[in-house]
Amino acid sequence: MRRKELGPDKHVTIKDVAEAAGVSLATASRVLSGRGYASESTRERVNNAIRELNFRPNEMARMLTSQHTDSIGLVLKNLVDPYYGHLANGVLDRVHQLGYHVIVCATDENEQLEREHIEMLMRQRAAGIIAVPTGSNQESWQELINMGVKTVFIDRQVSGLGDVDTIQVDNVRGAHKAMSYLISLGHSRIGIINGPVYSQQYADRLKGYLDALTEAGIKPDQELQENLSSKSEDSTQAINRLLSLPKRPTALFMTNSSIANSAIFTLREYHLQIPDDISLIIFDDAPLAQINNPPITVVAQPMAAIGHLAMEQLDRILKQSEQQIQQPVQRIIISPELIIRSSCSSPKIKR
Amino acid sequence: MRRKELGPDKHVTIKDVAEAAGVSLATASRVLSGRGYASESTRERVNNAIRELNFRPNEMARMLTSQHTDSIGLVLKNLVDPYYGHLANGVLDRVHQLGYHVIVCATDENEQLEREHIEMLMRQRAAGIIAVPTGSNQESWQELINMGVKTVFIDRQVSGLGDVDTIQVDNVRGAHKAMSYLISLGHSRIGIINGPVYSQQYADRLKGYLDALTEAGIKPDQELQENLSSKSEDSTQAINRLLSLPKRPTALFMTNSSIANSAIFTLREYHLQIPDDISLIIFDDAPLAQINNPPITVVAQPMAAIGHLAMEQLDRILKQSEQQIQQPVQRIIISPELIIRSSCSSPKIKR
DNA sequence: ATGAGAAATGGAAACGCTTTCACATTAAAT
DNA sequence: ATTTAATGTGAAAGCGTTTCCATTTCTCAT
Repeated sequence: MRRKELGPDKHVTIKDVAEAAGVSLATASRVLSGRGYASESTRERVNNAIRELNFRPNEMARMLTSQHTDSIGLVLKNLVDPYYGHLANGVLDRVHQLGYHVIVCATDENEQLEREHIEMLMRQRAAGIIAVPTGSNQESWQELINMGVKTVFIDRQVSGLGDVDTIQVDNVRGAHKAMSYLISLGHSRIGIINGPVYSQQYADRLKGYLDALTEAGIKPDQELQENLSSKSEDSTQAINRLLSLPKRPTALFMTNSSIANSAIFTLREYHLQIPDDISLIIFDDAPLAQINNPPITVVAQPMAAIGHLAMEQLDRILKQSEQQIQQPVQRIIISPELIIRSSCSSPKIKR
Repeated sequence: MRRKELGPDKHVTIKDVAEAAGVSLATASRVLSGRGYASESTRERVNNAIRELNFRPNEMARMLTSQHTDSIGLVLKNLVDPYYGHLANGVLDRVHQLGYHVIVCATDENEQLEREHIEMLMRQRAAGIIAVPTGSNQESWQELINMGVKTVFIDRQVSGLGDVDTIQVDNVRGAHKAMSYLISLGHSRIGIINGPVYSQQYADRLKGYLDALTEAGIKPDQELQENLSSKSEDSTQAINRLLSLPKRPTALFMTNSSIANSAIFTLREYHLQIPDDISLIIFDDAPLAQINNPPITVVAQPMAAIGHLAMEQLDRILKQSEQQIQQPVQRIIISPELIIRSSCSSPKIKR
């Protein structure tokens, strides 16, 4: 009387298969997994039974004995932002090819939420996790790692955590590429509207900006630099200041897409022609950049590729730990790519 | 000697907890789950043990006994398309609130892939699935449902499958809204560039177009209608035809965002002013529509809300089946919303 | 006191699978 | 023909929980 009366027929188990094939449980399991001896004839009988009974092994039971799952946790801010969309998609591609499956968690950059997700993934005994961490919850992450959950971070790190495999975009290099391009076009008064520099990311992009200028023998002008003071600050004001400068910059470097967004809208009010009156370049390939008229030159972070890399790396770690090999932690740094469109030209001769 | 030498210390089990607390396994389990008797003092001792040992129940083991998981499968095309991004995000919101977790699968509209994912979800014994099905794999879906996996489809159905709960957008109504708006502005020569009508979706949008016209006493003009013949067909040609008509339409209704995309680009070549020379309206709120200059009026499908609804519905079904209640299958139809921006105006007096 | 029912606890079976171990068979090698 | 090794098979012991059942210990009315 323990059988739930409701619902479709009780699931078919390997025991049913074994009975149907007239072999023992052990034998059925052997042909199912392909490991161990089994004569051709048995193999066939069992496989027939499997097919006829429509048997699907219960992964839960399987994991319980084998003590490892095929679950990968993917923790990121959300899925709406195409930045994360591409990342997630990249991960998904590989996940499937490599035989895992993903549990996706959106944190919305909320620490509490992130903690709950980490907790859940621990209970699910996820084999590994790929995350764009919020930066806090150091304790939870540490526990997770102690539990043996292999982890790969993307783009960000969690301080005080001991080394963790990480895949990062080279922000300095990316900003440098953008700037070199602008400089090669003849620009020297290049404005930058940057995110908050307390974030490593933006500090790096600023560094790239400064380095490129200096290397080209141009003295960076403090007047042309705007660093927002928080992630949520509206950049309109900053843009207005730059555009109202007596000697307006001939080019503008916007270090993220939300800045670019307000910039574009603000620019329209000034009725400036792009690229004739001002050249534009964005760090990050937002939809905006492709759609805008004219399309905007960007430094693109290859998010899908990063997703691929992350999953491949995770897989490697997982395989290794299975064989008791302990590889040193890696930090993979990949370089963003300059996509030249139509928003930059040589600066017009000063009137 | 069975203990894996590698890796972090073996997981702590409820048995360890019980020992530490000096109680039996059964008792520990009781306080863990909060079900059944347990004196205040034991409760406390066990909880202390749990905390000190950093115990996390193994959900796999738990599911094995309880015979049900908290896994929800989410099957959709990809995560890059913001349409699906919003949907997924909506689902994720509720999933977390309701205490489940999601396994996300991207099909890329590939039947083979879809089948593999369904297979995987069966083995994982997913409690339920939310899917935007490709439309094929009827057999796999049927099996899934037979296994007792509760399913909610979004936007599409799978033919020959017996009723399945579905959440749909009212495409007729949406198209009708767009058209009514245009008509109210005074348009009567309204062109439509539509997806392939073998897809119910587009058949419905066409119907909305036709209905609205007829109701307004305007005789639909075959000349103004373009229905692509496949999902991948480029719409540039269709647009060119419409724009080169001797009597050019005063407004254009584009029934999906990829059509809108090519349309916008093509339109630029004609140097037409929007909305002065031609009014534009799109079915679907693509990034393009918001960013374009001027921003484009659209009929928006509330994908996040749909995600919410889908998950709530699934939860309801799950809860019900737990209590042996069998509710009839529902088909929830929700109406898209007209978002008025700046791409439509009254038609200019004919010259 | 005493017996009845409630409260607290532990033993053990069950969930579906894998894997070790031992035994039986068969084939190969002397 | 006999030893040796390679094959094929089944019994049984887990894996970490929950839950049923039985037992013991309290609480109170009587």
